[in-house]
Amino acid sequence: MDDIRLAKDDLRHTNQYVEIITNLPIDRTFQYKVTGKESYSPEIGKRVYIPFRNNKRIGYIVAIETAPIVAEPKELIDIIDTRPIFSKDMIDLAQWISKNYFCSWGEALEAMIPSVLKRGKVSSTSRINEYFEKIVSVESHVPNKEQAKILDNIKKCIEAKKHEVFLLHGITGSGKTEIYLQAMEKVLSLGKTGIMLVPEISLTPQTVERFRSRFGDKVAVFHSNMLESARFTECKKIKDGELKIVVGPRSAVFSPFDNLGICIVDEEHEPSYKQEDTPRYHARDVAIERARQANAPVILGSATPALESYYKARVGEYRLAELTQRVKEKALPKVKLVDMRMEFETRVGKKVVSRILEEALKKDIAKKQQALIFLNRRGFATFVLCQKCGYVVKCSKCDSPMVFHQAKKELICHYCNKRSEPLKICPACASESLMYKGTGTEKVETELKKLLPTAIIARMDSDTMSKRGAHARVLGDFKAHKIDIIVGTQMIAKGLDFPKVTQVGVISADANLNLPDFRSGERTFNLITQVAGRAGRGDLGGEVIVQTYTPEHYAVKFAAKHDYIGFYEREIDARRQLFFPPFIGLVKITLRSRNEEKVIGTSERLAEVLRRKMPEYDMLGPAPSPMVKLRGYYRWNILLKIKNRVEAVKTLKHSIKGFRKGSEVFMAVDIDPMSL
DNA sequence: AGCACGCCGACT
DNA sequence: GTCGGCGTGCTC
Repeated sequence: MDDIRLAKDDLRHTNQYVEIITNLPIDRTFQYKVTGKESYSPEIGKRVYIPFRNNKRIGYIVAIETAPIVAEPKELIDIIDTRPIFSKDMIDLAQWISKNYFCSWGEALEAMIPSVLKRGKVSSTSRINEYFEKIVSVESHVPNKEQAKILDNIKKCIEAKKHEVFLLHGITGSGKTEIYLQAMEKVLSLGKTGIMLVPEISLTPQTVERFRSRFGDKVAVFHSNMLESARFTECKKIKDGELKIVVGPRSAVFSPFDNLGICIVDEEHEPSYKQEDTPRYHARDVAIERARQANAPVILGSATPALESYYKARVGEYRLAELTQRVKEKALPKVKLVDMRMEFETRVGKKVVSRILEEALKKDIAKKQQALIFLNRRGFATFVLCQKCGYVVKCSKCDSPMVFHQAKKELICHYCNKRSEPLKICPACASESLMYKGTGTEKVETELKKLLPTAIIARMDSDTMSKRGAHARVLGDFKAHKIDIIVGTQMIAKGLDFPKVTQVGVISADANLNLPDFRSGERTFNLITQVAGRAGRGDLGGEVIVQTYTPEHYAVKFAAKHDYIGFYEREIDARRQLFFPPFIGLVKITLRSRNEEKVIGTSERLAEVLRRKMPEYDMLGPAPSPMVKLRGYYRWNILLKIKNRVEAVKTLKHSIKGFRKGSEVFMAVDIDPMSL
């Protein structure tokens, strides 16, 4: 009996060993023995089932060996895939991510695939293209001189398989998309593939539409809310070579293309490229690394490049490509600043809309033209204040004021969505002196309807746009001029292109300016620039009125002059002086717990460990996070200033390994955080 | 991440 | 005397 067993074991002896990584937060591989009786042959990039501790779990083959490294490697349970689901390049890319961000190799690898594959689903053969209507390809435009020169350089890189990062800086309407399209055409003509990242599909419908009409069914468009199954099918088509181009949000950077010819990152400054949970990668930086591996060029496009990107272009790390002319030679809209401090001094009764903006809108409506009014806050009154004792009604779970929503007649927390009845009596001093203060889009809408009784006014914010199709319907009505004015938040700031919009108003330009964040100036500049870009897109010209309490702030002033370079020079000086990016790198460590003492204690213990183990790094904090309480969790931050990201991640992983946070405290480490 | 091992405090 | 807290180390 024993002899027969042995003989059988001998027969299936293969002398093959595989290195497996798992999604555990450990950066090392485990070796297993291949028995030969698995369903499929071992290959790098295939999934396997492994015995681990006393459990079965999924792992990924990253290397194959002919000799054991450990004394008695366990045997594989099975190999799941007929064909690898990861190429060697993708495995290397995952390793790059794990070395540059605070995550393990396996966590990075799993970020690249649909979640069904993480659960062991077996890939089936792909179905016929059923998601995309066939569209007639549209001829490309003849580029102007500026565009032609830039395109020529990009095409040379594509042909020569030369990796280079082009920072394409051009105002709205300067023809960035045409450059993307023609670079992509070049890639296709060489039989290669391309990835184009966009911040959010719904915010860039025009760009996406141009890709669809130019490339028809060769292009797949990924949505962030796309069904998992659809995304899964698209990934198969990419692997089968049916699809050559993917347009999508940050996760599209992991499209499993071989033979990658280009990566394009549109609106490269957008913070949505940063993933806000593990692995906290920046899709722009991953795109650059991916292209570097593939010897392909990258185009980073923006009207307001991230300061970090423009700096890299200035010092020669990237190649600067400036588009200075608007294709249809339209002048940029004139921007008028309204000092709201003066407005209040010279006007009886506080109004949200200044007299200048009011007059401008009246004229606009009289001329049968359209307007967009922007305010980055939802609701009616943004806080409830007791005039007697100064109490502000706050969310019980968050460190944020409750916002009064008139349509729903509720107080709502904008951070955790907690709702409560509007109050009449102050919870602190029991007086009836509660005042509903501050301005949201609802209040602007109400006031405008009073000021302009004949105008048809719609509001676009996440409160009115929650129903499916609401977005498209309002924009459709606006296009058909069934609506005169749209009041809205962020969602009207980007991408909209309506030729009859001649007036744009910004209710409060400085909402973000006082945030305790070194990027608040940059964000304000970007926002004003973007919103201003919605005006004067047709032949009727355009004007922008920006209401502000700080007209002297350089972010506001340079935005009003459409002067990116001026803003850049000023801002980069400040960053240099304060030692902030791009002059150093940042790491943000956030600890959170339902127990306030425990977070503080743990933060201090961690800070102590880090000071001891990483004495060469500058540390800020531990300090309470700007939003010290969120969804019932107390949050404290430690900020590290670093010089070399890879080195810092390495020492940080090492230093934190021995640190126990304690049961009720959670920790998140964010490399290059987008906000503090 | 989980899970086991191990070493000191307050309890039937 | 034991039950159980969480510090430490390991997983092929």
